[in-house]
Amino acid sequence: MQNRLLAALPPGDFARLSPHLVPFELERGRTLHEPGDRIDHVYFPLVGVISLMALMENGAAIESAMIGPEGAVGLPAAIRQRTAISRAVVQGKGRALRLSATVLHEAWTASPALRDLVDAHGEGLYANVTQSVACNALHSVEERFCRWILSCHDRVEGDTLALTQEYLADILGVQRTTVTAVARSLQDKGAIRYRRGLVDIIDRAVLEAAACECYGVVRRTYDRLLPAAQRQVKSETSAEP
Amino acid sequence: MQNRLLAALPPGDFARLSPHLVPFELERGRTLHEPGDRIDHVYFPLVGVISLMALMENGAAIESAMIGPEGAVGLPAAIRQRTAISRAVVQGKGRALRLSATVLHEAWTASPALRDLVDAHGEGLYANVTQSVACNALHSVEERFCRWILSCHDRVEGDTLALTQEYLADILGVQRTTVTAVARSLQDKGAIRYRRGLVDIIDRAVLEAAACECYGVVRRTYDRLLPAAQRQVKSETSAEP
DNA sequence: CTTTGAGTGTCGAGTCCTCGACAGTCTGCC
DNA sequence: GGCAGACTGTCGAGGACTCGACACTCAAAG
Repeated sequence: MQNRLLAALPPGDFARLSPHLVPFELERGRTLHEPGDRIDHVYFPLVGVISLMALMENGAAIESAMIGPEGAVGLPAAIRQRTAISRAVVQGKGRALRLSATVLHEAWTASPALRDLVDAHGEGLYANVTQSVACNALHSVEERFCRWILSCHDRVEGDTLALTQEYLADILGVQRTTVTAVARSLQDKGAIRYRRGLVDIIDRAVLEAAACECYGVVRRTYDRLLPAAQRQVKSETSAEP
Repeated sequence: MQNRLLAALPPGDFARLSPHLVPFELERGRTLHEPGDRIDHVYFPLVGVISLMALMENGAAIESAMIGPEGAVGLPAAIRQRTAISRAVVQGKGRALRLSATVLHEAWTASPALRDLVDAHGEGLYANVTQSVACNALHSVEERFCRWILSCHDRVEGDTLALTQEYLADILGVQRTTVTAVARSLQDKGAIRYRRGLVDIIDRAVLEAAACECYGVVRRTYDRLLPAAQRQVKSETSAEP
């Protein structure tokens, strides 16, 4: 069990949910829901990243939050029927478990532990988005680039991310040429290697030094609100060994 | 009753809350809570604005959301004991009703209508913050300035806002000199008049034209999620007469 | 093996905003 | 009345990012 929320459920509560959890392949670029869609399914990533994108009237889309194995997409539908606020897009290949919103709602009604988890997840997500408001206003593209790469790295397997500069430019809400310049600069510093749609993380310490505080703040918020993950595959270099 | 949430409560539910609602003067600049504080009181503005500020490690503070008579500060404490995520600062003189978090929690337990309202408010606030993530990344200072002035105007009495350019620069996360330039430009267009800590709204239509879409998006989101206000003092010019 | 298209590198003019500095002006307080 | 402090106006150099353009390279499909 690799999803932090599901792992935190008491065995009995999980057992009742378990038969309804459907394995779901996360395919890069797939849209799970659009703003205004009724949320019929909730996705618990096991590995991989789903981006919640805010859409502007001119068609621009920018990431408001990233959700990986520490959370779930559409979770507020546990509380009551709900329409999506953001577009949810799969960022890269991965695996998730899918659950019908109605089943989830019934489980939520029955399980205090699940109610607590849904609440904690909502608070964490809110804190995350709040941080991004400030981040987008105050921090440079390079800082935000590093924050994003690190957050993504935490949520996937391996040290290679499949993403183009064009895509990253969208996510960050900047021009592609700016991303190119930043990527080049970080490559020169030995932090990453960029090769045609793939980013290799070479040196996390360099990335952490170049990232804004937002990376650590959000990560620690989730650690505070949600039960610890079984095993931390990657750790902040500043943390205890 | 001028608070939209309280006004939406069924009479019986409100009656049970009513004896515990304490009138509270909103004094400009007063801090209601800091991040990490336990939320002991919830504030329902009747008139006036409270800013939720995200704090950075270097001391910078930038607004993540504005709360007025359409909402409440600290409302999630209704669900369970909670620590504040943002700093809550009174933006300008006004009035509110204050409620103990424990009383609110008991009422929340007893009243399905209140639970729905808390949930709807949370969703609206989340949507608001999400919009601001995109806004801060994609929109010019002038657009954001106008959005902010309009949002504020909706939530106070009269057409004059008490705020300095320095304060506004903080809120928006930009330099004061930039605010000065933008204010000057809008004054030249006849949208506002700026005089030493006071902004007169002269022509809302001009402001709405110069504001980014975020103003209308957030406003309509609240209208969709919360029961209509009794009387709309100020309306979007694009709305029906 | 060749073609096509996606992805990247680069250039340069232009704009928006920063950042520090300083002068001027209004308000409230003594 | 006059002083102190808060607030606003202005200047200018510089940096970060935009925006359009184009050439190049790699990978996959035929």
